[in-house]
Amino acid sequence: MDTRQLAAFCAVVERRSFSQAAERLGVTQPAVSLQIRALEKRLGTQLLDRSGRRVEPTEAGLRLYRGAQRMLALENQLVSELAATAEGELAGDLVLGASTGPAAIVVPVLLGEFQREHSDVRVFLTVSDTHTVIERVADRELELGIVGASRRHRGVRFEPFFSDQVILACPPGHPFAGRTVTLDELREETLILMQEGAGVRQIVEDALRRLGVRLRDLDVRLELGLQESVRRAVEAGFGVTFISRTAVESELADGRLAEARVEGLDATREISLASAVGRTRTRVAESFVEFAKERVS
Amino acid sequence: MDTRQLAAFCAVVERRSFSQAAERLGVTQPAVSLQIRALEKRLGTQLLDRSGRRVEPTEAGLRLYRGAQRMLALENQLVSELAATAEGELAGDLVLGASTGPAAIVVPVLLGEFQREHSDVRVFLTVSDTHTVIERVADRELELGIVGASRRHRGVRFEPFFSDQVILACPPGHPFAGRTVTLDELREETLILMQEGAGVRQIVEDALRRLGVRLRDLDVRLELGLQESVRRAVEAGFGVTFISRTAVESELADGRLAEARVEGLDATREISLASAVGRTRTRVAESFVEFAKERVS
DNA sequence: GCGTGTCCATAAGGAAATCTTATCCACGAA
DNA sequence: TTCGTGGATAAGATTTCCTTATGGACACGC
Repeated sequence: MDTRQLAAFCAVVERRSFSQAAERLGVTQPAVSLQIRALEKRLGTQLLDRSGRRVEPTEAGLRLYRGAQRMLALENQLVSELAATAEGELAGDLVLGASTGPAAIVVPVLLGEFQREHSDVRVFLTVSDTHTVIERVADRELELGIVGASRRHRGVRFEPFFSDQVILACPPGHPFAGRTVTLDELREETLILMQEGAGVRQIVEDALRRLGVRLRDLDVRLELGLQESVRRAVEAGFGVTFISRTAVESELADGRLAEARVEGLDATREISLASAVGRTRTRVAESFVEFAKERVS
Repeated sequence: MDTRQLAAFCAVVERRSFSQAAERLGVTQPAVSLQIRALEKRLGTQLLDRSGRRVEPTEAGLRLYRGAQRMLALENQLVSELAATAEGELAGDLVLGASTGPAAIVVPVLLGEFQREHSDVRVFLTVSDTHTVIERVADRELELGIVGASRRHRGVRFEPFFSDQVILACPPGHPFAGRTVTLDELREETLILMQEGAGVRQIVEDALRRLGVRLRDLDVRLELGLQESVRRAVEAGFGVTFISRTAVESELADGRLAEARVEGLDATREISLASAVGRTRTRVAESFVEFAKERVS
């Protein structure tokens, strides 16, 4: 018996849908259909009732579901145990996600260096918005998530990863460069923003609100999507923007951008590591976390 | 993960040999070799040390062995449980062995009738000498064995199946037909025997020994291998033979053979059902046993 | 009633995995 | 040195698995 068939079966039972199970498993719907059919044939009994609006497990299906979960848990435990005791190099897959902010800051470099040190490790990073990353971590599709906002989620735990300071970036030689400006000065300047939903934008909104200011009180002329777009626009002289200091460190260093501060505005965010509650971390993931924490500190 | 790979691995660990594991699993040695290699690749660690005279599990291999046994036991339990609760027809494989005596008597008819009643059941019968059948039951290659001698074996339990009376068969019209003859009369007659090792021969030797007679004291002219050969020879008038009454019931009924008895000789044997100690019987096997017991009584 | 969308089953074809046969290599025993 | 045993590996065949495309059933909205 192939445990992949059991995993497919469990996904269908949990989602009550072949299509959604397929999506979760990263295969097509017919593949799941065929897997379940092979399983039903092998066990000689019908496991799912497809006659209704939703797929429902039969009584035999429920029994199998419980046993299958035990088998899959045992398999995971076995594989983890063996990976934990493996002599020599780390090997295996590191499957993680990051929201766009952290993904654009340090995650690629961290992953690249980690993979170079452990050449048998394969790294799979997906970049999505924070909400999607957290959902996929909860669904156990991703082992780790690196996000800039710690949303509350019952099935996900967050641990601090690193702090990210938000600065006001302006073109080199700009009147703001190297200074601390007042809010009144900021009101007279073209402000470029990231799209709604971007972590940095939220952080800035929160900090401004603490000063009794709303974004619409400022001269927001451009809303340019994500971090890379706004960085380029500022570099080209179209305005100023709030942005992660880490994300523009090299631009600051070689003078393509300059840094300013806003009087009374303290905008710092914590980047967190998300993982599914109760999930045993693989040795690969554990090593990466240690490695990464050492590097960002 | 495919539990067949785990089963192959466990067989190698137990047998300390790829070739013997292959034989036990009914595949070739390279198949086992490839399976183990796939498993080692998947788990990223060496599981077996092949450098010595015998294959030895590594430390990781021992850990896997223990976990794999748990997984395989869980799988078997799951499959049995589902088979036990299956609605509708019996389905699955019935894998059994019989020694030559019982195999020639009633087993084919029983299996044929059982299979006709349960068309989704596949029956696999192997016929060997008693010793081999019992060994293969102990090794769990056969779920059931039907044998005429209850050898002691630590890993096998025997339960009574049916009684088989041994008679003296002679050609129709023979002076012995329908009578009880003395040992002296028997000494003057050509006696045809089965080969050494045949169950009936052993039973007869034991019964004669209880009368103080040895086979070599009788006029053994022909030793003709197994049951079918001796039956034919007697039918053709070459002599008389000791044989299972059940095995020649139809010949007795239509007059192709006649039955006699030997004064003071009581030769009956018990046919037993053998199964591996502690092994949970599948629903198919359980049904067959009930069916068969009903038929032979 | 018709059109549209969703979902599962199935057919056909391609890819991957598994297995067998044949052969090679290493090792031990005679 | 020769022979036998046992595991690894190559090449080819077979089986299994998966994807793409499609059909049928059903629900919903117009």
